[in-house]
Amino acid sequence: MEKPATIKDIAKRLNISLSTVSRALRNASDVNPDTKKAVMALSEELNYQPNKLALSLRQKQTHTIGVIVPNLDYVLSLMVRGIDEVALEAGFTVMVCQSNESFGREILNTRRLLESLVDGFIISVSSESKSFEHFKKIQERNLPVVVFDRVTPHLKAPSVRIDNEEGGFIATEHLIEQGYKRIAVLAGPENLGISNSRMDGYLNALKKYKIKKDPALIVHCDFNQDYAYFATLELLAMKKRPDAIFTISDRMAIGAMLAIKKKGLRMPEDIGLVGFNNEPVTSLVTPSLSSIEMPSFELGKAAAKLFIETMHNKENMDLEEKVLKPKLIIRESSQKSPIKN
Amino acid sequence: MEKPATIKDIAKRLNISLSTVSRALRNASDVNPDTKKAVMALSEELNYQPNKLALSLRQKQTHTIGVIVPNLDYVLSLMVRGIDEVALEAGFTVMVCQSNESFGREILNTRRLLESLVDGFIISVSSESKSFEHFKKIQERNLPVVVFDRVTPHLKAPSVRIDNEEGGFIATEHLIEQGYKRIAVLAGPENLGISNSRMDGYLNALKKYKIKKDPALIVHCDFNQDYAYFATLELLAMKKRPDAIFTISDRMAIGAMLAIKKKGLRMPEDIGLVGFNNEPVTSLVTPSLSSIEMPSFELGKAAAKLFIETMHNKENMDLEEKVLKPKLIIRESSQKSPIKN
DNA sequence: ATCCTTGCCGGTAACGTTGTCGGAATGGAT
DNA sequence: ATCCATTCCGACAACGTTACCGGCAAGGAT
Repeated sequence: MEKPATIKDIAKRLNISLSTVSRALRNASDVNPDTKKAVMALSEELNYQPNKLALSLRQKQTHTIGVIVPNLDYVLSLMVRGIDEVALEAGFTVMVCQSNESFGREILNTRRLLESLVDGFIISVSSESKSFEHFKKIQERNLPVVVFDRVTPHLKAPSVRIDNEEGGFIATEHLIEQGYKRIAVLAGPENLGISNSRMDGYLNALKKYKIKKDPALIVHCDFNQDYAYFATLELLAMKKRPDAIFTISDRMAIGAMLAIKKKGLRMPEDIGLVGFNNEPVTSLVTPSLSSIEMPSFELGKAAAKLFIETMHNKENMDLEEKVLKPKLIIRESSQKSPIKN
Repeated sequence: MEKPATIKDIAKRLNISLSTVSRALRNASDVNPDTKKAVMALSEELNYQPNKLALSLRQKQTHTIGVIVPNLDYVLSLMVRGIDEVALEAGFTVMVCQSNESFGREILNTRRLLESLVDGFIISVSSESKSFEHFKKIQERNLPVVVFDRVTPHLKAPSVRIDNEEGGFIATEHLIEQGYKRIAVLAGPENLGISNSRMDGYLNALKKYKIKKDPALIVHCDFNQDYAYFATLELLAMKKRPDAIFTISDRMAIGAMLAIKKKGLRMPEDIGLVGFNNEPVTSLVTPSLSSIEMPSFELGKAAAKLFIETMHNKENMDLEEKVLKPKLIIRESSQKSPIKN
């Protein structure tokens, strides 16, 4: 009952060779049905489990995917669950590492996963990362890499993300339709792709409705509630203060909301507010927060599927780029007029 | 540049034997300083990384810890980060699996991790689990197991948790001190240990202040916002309705809060409310939610440390039981009178 | 009878590493 | 000159598995 049974044990007890047992346990071609049955029965009895280590060593595949995420907040942990789901189904195990938004940590994670001999990577990059050499090292080893959610043009790899530009656009358009005139945007770190895309969407919406862009209304700040709080206070202290704010994350929207309340302003009457991610908290705050919903779980699943495809095709696969659509969820914080239609 | 370098490559290029290279790379006793230097230099140049698979196979240790958690909500993902921190430091890799509060999934996770030949487990049990045979199988294989946060007396293993009874006690005592008279408790599933402990704390507080226990005020419901919402509606529909509610999680408190608002009651004037976990959302809702804070990150670290100790001692270690203290955070939802002292 | 196919099986090497053992060379002590 | 200890090194087996190759017997076709 102590040590797990091996092929050798089975062979010995059945007085046949290792090779035969090995064959019997797998494809079973080239092996007498009777011996096969005997092997199966005994392996059942001994509760035989093939040793993954030996297997991996032999066939140079660990059936493990390394997943690197900047954190495990609501959205990302949903995505990871999606990845997990599909990976498990396909016979893969996933190893999840958090970079904590730290560049150094991301490098370390990469190295560790590489040492663990994962078969490939599914990555969402940290907001702090400006260099991507550590990821290129992965590709030099010829391992498949898929990036998701936080993609970057500096890393040539198939990717899955949502249409951030579209998200920024519909959020802003919604605010314009509600009659807001001076719309500010609270963006994230300057080098973060998703932040810039969402901002591009914001700019596109302004352009479409012929509203002049005002640089003073575009604020970069850290992906963080407190920073957003102070940034909003500054916005509201302007001579011609904005009458609406689009933030590129719900967390930042919450910070903004606190600042707005602090100033004694009302939402949606004085200020309109739209966040991004549609985290559960959006419906818990007062007023409830309009936000952009994204199909996080699906996105995770898509990333894992793409990974598995990439893995099989390997060479001749053009860098596929899968884009999912976001959706506007209107709540109290931005709904000035009653819902039309 | 393609395949990673092996000991064999080094040996060949240096015209020495595998064994010598192996020794040179490690303890270095029994090897000429010169050859050692040469080996080191070449291994540096070839960027040699020992193959973990071969190593694990050889010495029957994967340096991997299997972590099973019911989910990755705010509290648990903090704990996992704590585990990660300590494990990494000690040279372990962690594999995190979510059971999604499902018994079947938990069994599957266990099996998969066992197949992956992890060196041991750090577990927080799913709320659905009533049988623990799958975990006992781990122990039969003589692998160390540590349970954390959600512990259960049915599993004999070293554990780390917070003092849930104390948490329930201080929450209830606080409500009593604020002058609330009919205090209800929204508990979780009946078989969930942490829920029952918190409820025991509640009962102890009643006893201390000579308040008679009223079974009608003790409600079990699922660990879930919606259930809590409906359960609260029922409580509030009673002839002699409670004037305070202690819920054993913040999520349930949010559900209760929505129900209280729905009924047009005010907090803290009409109803006092205290949650548990001190999630960030507590300070975002209106009114802000009093809650019991626990040292999640520290708890994770303690669990990993305990695991490593257990691993080394193995046999003669009495089942250590580490208990951390929770802390009451008072916010608007329960603060009737101004803060005393 | 001879030959060739087919069905079944075993031996061996290999994946990359470490541990054990034995042995060659050196040098100092007798 | 002989002996023994020391220093350094290589051969070999092993961890558990699979891939490749070759072989033996049975049986059908010639």
